[in-house]
Amino acid sequence: MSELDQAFDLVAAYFSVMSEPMRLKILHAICEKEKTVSEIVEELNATQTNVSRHLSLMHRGGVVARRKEGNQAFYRIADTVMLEICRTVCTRIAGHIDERAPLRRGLLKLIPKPRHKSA
Amino acid sequence: MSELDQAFDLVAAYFSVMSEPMRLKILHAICEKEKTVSEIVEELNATQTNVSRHLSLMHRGGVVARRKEGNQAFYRIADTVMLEICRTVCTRIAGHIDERAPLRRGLLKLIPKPRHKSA
DNA sequence: TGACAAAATGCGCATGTGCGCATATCGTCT
DNA sequence: AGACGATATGCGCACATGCGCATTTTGTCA
Repeated sequence: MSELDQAFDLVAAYFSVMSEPMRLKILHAICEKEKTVSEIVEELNATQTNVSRHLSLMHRGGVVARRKEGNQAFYRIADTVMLEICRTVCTRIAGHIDERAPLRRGLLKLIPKPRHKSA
Repeated sequence: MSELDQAFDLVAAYFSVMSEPMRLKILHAICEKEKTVSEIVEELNATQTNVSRHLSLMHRGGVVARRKEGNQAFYRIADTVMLEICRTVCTRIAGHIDERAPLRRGLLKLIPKPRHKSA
């Protein structure tokens, strides 16, 4: 495979990470503060298996970072570029939707901008 | 399904469009000037069926635009935001690769910045 | 040590997706 | 109209992916 082909594969893999609704929900759940698997599971009404697996995948992809503390595993965003891209995509999609649609409002607030590191 | 769920689905679908190496190659092939299906097929050494299908998908996704002229169909980029995002991703990924790797150079040149509309 | 809680993983199933072959559709030219 | 070229699409196959169940692994606490 040529160098170029490898490059395309890498970029495709990067996009793949965020091409799944559940992974986006997880990203959204931890985009403001780190959370444990259990917290995410409860917040999203998902199964522990599924959340854990998606987190592992995102971890391999370098999107999230893991911190172990006793029994629990805390996950947080590791790739802020990814967050920024998600924000851009939300804005882009919202631009194609009727102004009055509630969906539009939801999109624009999906990924909040990071506030300056408060204490 | 809640409004939020719909939003996540839309964003995931948007990412899905570019999570495929062949589609990225096609995007790359037409990112500077519009081309016919045949031209792309020859340039990428791909089959007509596959290129046509991927173009259709990207067209539905609003990423490319179609222009019919006689027998042929010209495709061009319709979503410049998508191009910008691809550039960002390439830069992001290149940042994780050894400086001397040729792959890195390839990534940074994958999606050239648009030149000012000449003429 | 044993019981318990949190998280990760092997397995199988259902569905999604990329691909090529053959064919259909559409436009051109004689 | 008939032949030809360009593009789109129905069909089936091979493989990837998301999911849940059951189990394992890892750490805590009595």
